[in-house]
Amino acid sequence: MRSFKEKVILAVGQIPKGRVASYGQIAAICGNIRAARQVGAILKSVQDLGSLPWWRVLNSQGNISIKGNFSATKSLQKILLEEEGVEVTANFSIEMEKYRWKKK
DNA sequence: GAACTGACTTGAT
DNA sequence: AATCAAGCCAGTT
Repeated sequence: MRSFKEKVILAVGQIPKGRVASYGQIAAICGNIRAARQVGAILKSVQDLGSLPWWRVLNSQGNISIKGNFSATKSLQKILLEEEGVEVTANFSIEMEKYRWKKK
């Protein structure tokens, strides 16, 4: 039985470049939208910056919701998204309807 | 194995 | 629009 954690990692890995998904969306793909919190917790613990596009995951409002407003991680996420062509406003908000990932 | 934790979401103030 | 409160549940301790 594959753990929820593994499913999350796989799902996040499927997000194409230049698109974003919400924690809830990832959780839904993994079988349980209510486990959205775990998605964040997992991304935090994985620390696999090279192979896992964790920065393409945002909250349902289309915002970066990392704990702590001025954390280096939060700033990094903004930069990484912009590198892919996703517009991120100064207050870390994103146009979800425009960039939301639609799984085939 | 019980208790604690939280990078979420939603609905009510 | 901005805050608050309460569900929810896998991972961690």
